[in-house]
Amino acid sequence: MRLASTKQDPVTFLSLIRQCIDTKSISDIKKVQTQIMKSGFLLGFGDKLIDGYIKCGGVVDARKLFDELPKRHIVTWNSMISTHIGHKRTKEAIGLYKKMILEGVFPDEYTFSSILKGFSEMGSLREGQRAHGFSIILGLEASNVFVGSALVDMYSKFGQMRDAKLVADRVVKRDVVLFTALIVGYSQHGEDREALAVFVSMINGGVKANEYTFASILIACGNVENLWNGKLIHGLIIKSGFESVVASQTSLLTMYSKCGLIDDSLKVFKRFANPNPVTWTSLIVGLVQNGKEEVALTKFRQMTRNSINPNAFTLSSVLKACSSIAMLEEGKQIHAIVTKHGLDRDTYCGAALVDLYGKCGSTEMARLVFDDIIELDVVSMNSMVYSYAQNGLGHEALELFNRMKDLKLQPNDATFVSVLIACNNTGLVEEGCQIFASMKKNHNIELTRDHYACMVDLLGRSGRLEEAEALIEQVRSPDVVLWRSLISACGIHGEVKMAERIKDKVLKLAPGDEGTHVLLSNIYASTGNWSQVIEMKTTMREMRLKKDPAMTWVDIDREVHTFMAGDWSHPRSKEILETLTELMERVKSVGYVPDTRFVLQNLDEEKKERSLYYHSEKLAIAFALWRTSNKTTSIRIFKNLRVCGDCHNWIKYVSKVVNREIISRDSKRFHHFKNGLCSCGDYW
DNA sequence: ATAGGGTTAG
Repeated sequence: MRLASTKQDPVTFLSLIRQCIDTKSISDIKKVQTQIMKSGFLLGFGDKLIDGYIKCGGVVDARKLFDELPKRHIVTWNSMISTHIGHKRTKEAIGLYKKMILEGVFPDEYTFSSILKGFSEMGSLREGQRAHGFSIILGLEASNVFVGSALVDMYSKFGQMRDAKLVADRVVKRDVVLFTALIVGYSQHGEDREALAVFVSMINGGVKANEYTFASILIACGNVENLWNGKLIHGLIIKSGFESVVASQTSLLTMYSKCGLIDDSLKVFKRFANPNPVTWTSLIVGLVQNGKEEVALTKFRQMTRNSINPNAFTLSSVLKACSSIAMLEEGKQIHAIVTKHGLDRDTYCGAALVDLYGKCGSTEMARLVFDDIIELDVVSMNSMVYSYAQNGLGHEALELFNRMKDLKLQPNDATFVSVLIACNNTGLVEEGCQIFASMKKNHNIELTRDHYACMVDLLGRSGRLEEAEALIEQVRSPDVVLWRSLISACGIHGEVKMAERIKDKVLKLAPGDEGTHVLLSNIYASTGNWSQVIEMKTTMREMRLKKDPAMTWVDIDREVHTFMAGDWSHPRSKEILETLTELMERVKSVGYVPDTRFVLQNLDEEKKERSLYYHSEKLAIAFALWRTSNKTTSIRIFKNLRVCGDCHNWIKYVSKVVNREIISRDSKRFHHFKNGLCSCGDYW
């Protein structure tokens, strides 16, 4: 810019500054500033220059000049504060606010409407409350809706919904922004019904909803799976002409998938001409939450093919898809994409990766990722603790749990589930009991069914059956799962009488519970009480109860092979049988003895032995060994039920004779078989 | 001359 050197009158300066704002050039303003200073007019133009800097995005320069001025207009103070808030310079904004008060400049409605956000961002409720008090003294709290909604927003962010509501009720002229802030507050703190009530009262009060309101209220509908209202609001959106607004569309999509109507979500998605990363992510999340992990991954690939860049939200969700169906290979590929986007150390992606590796039995990988996470939080901690827990590394889990205290992270209910599982899987009975007792006393955690389930299992398996029973009695309405766990513990400790007593109790509660029948018939079978086995099985048949057939699957080269006991439908059955026969000879020669106690049918010994051979995990392992070379040092198998004692013993021997690691995930935990030993130490 | 609320996650 060429500066007019001849004319140096105020009118020229004003027009120069205006030009700078139009061209958004900070360096030009600096030149103008120098010019003005030379001519001695600075005092009169300070506010104007600052306004110029701010409008050009020069926060730092604005601040520099601001500090040099002896006096600034209240408008300038306000602009400075709001622009600092907008640039996430929260501390500086609060500093300016305090400075203005010290200098005797009273904050006004503009000041409060921007500074309050600063307090919620800093987490300083106290200071926010002080500012609130000040606004009441100045008569601004209820008379100005901007101040009112900023206060509502602040209290909402702090979860102080009672105060948010009190302020909202006092504001004289309530508008859509104020109501939306209140709706969001309620919905983000689990009070979605209250959010809906606010929405209704807003509409009844004649205030029209806009795209922001629609987006927020749909989240509330989705959270409580209130499809009826969700559909009503869908109608309202169409009527109000917000149909094509991306944010409300996205929330609509999420609402439908949270209500389980994934097809409707897909319909909404199809109407987007140019779906953005958020839209894609919402769809993918919906698919994952509705158990359609494979479709979610297909959509993810489609998204990247359309050169839409995934973000941390997208990646953590597809990682979750991989871990829920234990697709390690697929997950590793996504890990590479995560790295490519520089999100390895992100808290959410990190937690999802830890979870993935944990659920695939690789605690070492999980730990490597975990150690790289920049900002650990409760969830990422929980993921790592859970990885250790399910893989039977109880001491490591407890060590991390203790580290949470040092990091000042409050353990939540999920943390305790993981910790108790860790104790359970490692036989740390005393530690488990102590931690359980401390939950309510020291951590104020509400005990859930899951916590009780862990403890019943822990006590039961260690033989403290009466204590386990007493604990179940404490639960208000105990679930069959708790009783089943106790029955199974009775089986382990040969307490047939007690098992029968508990069974009668359960069947009074839930007469058709197939799990209980199966457990009892297994207990009878293991003690050779075949007449009782037949009786149980007859009852089951009469009641048309079916048990889940045992299944094992193995993922080789991204292809899943599923096996069931005695099922020879696999195209490679011949090879499987050959490998299995050869393996049997080799393990027997080093000491394996079939344990026919685990055959739950009354057959002669030879037939019993045969039936053991054909357990689904043995077939899967034989297949995996046949298909892979020695270079594949570890084999992963997955089971829907728990591993039986004979297979467990057999796999130990196999791991030794073939010198490979076999990792098995059953319905409860992982077993890492290596060199003739299992990571569970034979306690499971 | 300056101001307040919203879409996706582990």
